[in-house]
Amino acid sequence: MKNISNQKKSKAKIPVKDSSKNYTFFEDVWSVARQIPKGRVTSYGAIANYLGTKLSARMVGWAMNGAFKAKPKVPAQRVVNRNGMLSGKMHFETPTRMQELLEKEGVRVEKDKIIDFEKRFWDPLKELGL
DNA sequence: GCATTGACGAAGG
DNA sequence: CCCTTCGCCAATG
Repeated sequence: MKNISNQKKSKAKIPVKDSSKNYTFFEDVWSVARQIPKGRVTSYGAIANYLGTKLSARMVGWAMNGAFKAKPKVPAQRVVNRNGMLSGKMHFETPTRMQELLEKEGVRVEKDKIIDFEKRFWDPLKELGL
């Protein structure tokens, strides 16, 4: 079944600064991201999976885009793709900002990729349980 | 209001 | 093993 008017049912409204009543998928993502322990990282898919929308990992990435303006600050540098690559570093203040933040927390990064990613990996589903 | 894109990911060739 | 396609859903043009 194909719903053509699917674009009309927008329930998430991030570009809102005042209306805090807008509880969205994005805020959920931020909440999880903020719980990532220092020196640990996770993936977009893991967060999406935790929120029950694992097929929508892209939305997590999109949420991170809005995380830039989120308050309190969201450690977006701890969220990378499933490959352990700093795919979103280009969206930081500077392209090197993300790596600097990670290395500052003890995460080794080389060529935009996290070393020992599997060790550093922090799965909300597993760590936070349910 | 339709088409394209996007900080992803899994599956298929 | 590398590249392409598809799915997901919201934002943007």
